[in-house]
Amino acid sequence: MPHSHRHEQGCCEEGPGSRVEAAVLRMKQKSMRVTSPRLAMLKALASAKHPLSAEQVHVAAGDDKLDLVTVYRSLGAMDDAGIVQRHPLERGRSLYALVTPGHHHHHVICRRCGKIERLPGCDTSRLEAAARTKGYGELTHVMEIYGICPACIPSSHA
Amino acid sequence: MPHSHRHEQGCCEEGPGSRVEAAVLRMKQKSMRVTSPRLAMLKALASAKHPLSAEQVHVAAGDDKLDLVTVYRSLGAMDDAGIVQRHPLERGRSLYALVTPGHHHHHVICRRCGKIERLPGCDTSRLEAAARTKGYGELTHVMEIYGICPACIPSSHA
DNA sequence: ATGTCTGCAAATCCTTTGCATTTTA
DNA sequence: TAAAATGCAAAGGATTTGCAGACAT
Repeated sequence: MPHSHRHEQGCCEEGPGSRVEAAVLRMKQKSMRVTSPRLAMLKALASAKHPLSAEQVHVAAGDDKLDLVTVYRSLGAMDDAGIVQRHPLERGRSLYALVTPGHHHHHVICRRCGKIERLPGCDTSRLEAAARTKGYGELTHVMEIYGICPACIPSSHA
Repeated sequence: MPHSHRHEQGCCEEGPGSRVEAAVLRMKQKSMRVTSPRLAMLKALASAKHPLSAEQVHVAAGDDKLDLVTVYRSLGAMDDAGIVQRHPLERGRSLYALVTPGHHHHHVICRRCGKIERLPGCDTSRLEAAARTKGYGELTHVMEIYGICPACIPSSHA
């Protein structure tokens, strides 16, 4: 029963395994059922280096083992439960990422090639505080930064 | 917080009219054509108190005077040109707002009733700086805060 | 004149819904 | 066993595309 604190890739992050376990635990606490399709989805999300689309989760989880509809429904349920975070983006698409409490962060997305990179930190506290002052509750936020990545900049005058 | 404006239209001294003029000017500088459908859209956006959906722009601009497709296409062109800002949000929808240089801000959106309120300021500079350090250029960002508004909180256990 | 927009129709794409069946707790 | 989740088929809804005609500059 591995409960190690090894540093996998990049920053201070727990391994995919424990992230899945943590998610499963939170799902049980919310009396959600842990099924094999969901487990496959969690594993896919846990080993992803950045947010995935429903389609990508479907493929990564084994598109022959679960239906795309199930992916959408489970992702929706997990989003409601705070297990994953949904990142709505341009053109009506959404990306989903496993939530790791205490590891909140955002991303830069290349408008040209779609590359996604993680950015450290988050400066929204002031805005959330303002919203709270207005009487809003259960606050969450979505924020994405768009730009042209280094590799695309040479041809950015398309 | 200085003093509150009862109605935020424009948020400062400038009225809808000058905002439209400014937008038209910028469109001409980018050699975009100023047509009557576009002018109607700009007026609609200029007098809106918060971001509008393509559908709302269509109606506000006079849905019998221009096609919804034209609204989408022009909004897209204006977004590319930086005349309007697109706010992608949940469920594949987007809202659009006229950009007023120097008046950058964000919003709180009620997850339950969809009410939108403006929030002052923006704390993304640190994140954009991080993106710039990674070599990204032409940065823009999208950020929305979601919550349950005061009016909806009583029934927030839906 | 000519490169842009527009309108109309039809297409796409992502996502959601209905319902009978299977599965988890 | 009851509540919840799944699969399959079909629907839904927002946004996009093709193309011929209209328009701004």
